Amino acid sequence: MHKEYALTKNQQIIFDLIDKSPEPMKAYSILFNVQKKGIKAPLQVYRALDKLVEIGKIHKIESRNAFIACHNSSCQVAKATAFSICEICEKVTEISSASLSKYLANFKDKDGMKYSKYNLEFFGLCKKCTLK
Amino acid sequence: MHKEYALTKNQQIIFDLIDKSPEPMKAYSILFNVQKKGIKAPLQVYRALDKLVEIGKIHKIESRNAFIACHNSSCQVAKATAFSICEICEKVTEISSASLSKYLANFKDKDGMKYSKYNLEFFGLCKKCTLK
DNA sequence: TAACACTGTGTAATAATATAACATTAATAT
DNA sequence: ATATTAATGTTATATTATTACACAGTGTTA
Repeated sequence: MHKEYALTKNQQIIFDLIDKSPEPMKAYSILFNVQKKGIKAPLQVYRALDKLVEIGKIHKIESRNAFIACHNSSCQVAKATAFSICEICEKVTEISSASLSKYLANFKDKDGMKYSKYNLEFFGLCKKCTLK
Repeated sequence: MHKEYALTKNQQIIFDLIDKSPEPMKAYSILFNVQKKGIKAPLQVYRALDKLVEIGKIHKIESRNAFIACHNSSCQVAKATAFSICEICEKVTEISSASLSKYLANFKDKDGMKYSKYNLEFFGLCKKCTLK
């Protein structure tokens, strides 16, 4: 029962770019890449990014100020995200672990508060960089 | 067996300020507040912040670009942090839950990778804001 | 003690990230 | 049709963070 958003032109251009990128993209790098398509100003990029984040098509990697497409098909809204980040090569991978998301979704703090959203970033070395 | 760092003058001034603050502080707000003590430039602030984060005296709230003092006495190094953030009043609280930290410290991804550090930010409404 | 490495400082300039304000246009709903 | 909402285009500006360079203090060590 979930409304599929039709992306607007700017949103589609920017989503396509991020979706094709093998790594998280930063706002001004996005801007540079879409200028030939008529998107000229930072604000145009940020507005599209805000919307894409809101509807869960992309996620923001807060510690890197960068954006990646969501590859977790169950993600219709940006509310529960987890990533691993390699501290050497900066490779970022979205973690989709049922047990992790279940654990965090049900987590209550000392006061019994439950939280509607979370963002988790793990840092370490990816396989490639471990071998170096 | 843990080396207690003697903070340098700039580090101490900035740590004291953050430690007294009831809420996370942003770098340029810190700068403004310490200018009367002779710290004049952004870089002086950022250098102190970097070091304080590194030795675990403060943490960065990534989604807010702000810094709070660590009140979790077992935190000697910034490697495992968890916060709750109220989306209305922006109150931030460090979560110290043994079961949460144990769960995350032992979390392995699909490839069996373990991670040396993590940062977790929960979002929701604090008690006060829930009642409004 | 001189040479060195290491860490921190001071300063100026600039880069990188993000938003405010305002006018306009497109899409949707009643 | 018209009211409403969402998205766009543009300029300017605010906010966050780093580069580059000169220098000072401390501890080592040769």
